Amino acid sequence: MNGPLRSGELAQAAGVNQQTLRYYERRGLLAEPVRSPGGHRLYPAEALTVLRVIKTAQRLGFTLDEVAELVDLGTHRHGRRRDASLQKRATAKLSEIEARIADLQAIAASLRAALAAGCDDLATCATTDCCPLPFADLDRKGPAS
Amino acid sequence: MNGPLRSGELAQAAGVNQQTLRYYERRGLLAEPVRSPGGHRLYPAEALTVLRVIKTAQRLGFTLDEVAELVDLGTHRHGRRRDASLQKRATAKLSEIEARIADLQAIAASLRAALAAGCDDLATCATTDCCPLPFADLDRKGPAS
DNA sequence: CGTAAGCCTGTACCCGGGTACAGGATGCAA
DNA sequence: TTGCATCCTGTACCCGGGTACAGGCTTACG
Repeated sequence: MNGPLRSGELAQAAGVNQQTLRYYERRGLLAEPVRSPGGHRLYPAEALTVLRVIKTAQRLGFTLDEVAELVDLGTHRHGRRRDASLQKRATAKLSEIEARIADLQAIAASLRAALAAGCDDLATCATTDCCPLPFADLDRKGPAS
Repeated sequence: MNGPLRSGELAQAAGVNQQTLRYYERRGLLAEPVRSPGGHRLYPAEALTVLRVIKTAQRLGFTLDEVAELVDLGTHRHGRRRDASLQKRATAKLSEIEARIADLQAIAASLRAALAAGCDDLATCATTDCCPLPFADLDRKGPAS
């Protein structure tokens, strides 16, 4: 009942730009599909699942490179021993995210403190030391992004 | 005791690449300094304060464009009525950050759920519906970055 | 005065995740 | 068979925040 999908159809079904499909293909996230005699891509229905997986993993904070690894981790099934690397990666990613949350919470706390102190001019704040903002530590990195 | 700073000195004092100073100057974050007869930049000591402000604001989650606004908000002093826009912006930024935290917390919860469920293959997870990961909602944006 | 360290300019490149555009070739229906 | 939608390819561009490099000039010290 559902034959192969053309790229536009798949893109629409997945809520993704059509160029993005090509992009994912280049990045090795999406397998190269069969082509029609004239060279048009014809995707199997499973491609939609793959895209869902990609989007979900991305939403979970994995980069496309990481997603690519996760994907052919699933398809290759290294050896046939059912390895636990997905859990390992998820655990690692979880602590990354927890670190990011902690960082953002520190930032939020600083902002709240500055608001409470009623600062209204950063230049002044930075010179008079009444302001709770941490102007000193320049060696820290930017906002956890 | 502290005369004008040369660009390398300022860069080092601020813990910033020297190119970054030029970059900030182009972006309008750092005022164009006086030049030596031969064209070398000579920064007043206040430039270091400005850099501290920039770095701090950046650390608080403001983009460089926003920092630029904040900076000449402080220097221009629109009219002479002491406006509360710094507070407004800080408040807005604070809720942005709180939203990001909430988003990351939802993500962390998903990851924890997936770990608890013992998922080890995303492709399988996406088809069998035993997995707690939200594969359905493709319309959401990527990770709050 | 010579020489080395430091500075100048413009331009190009990096990351990650796409998006846009031009100029042809196909697919499908009437 | 014609016409229009869709698809193909390659290449270039976008965002944000810088960084790198080449080729030439200045400054400071001995």
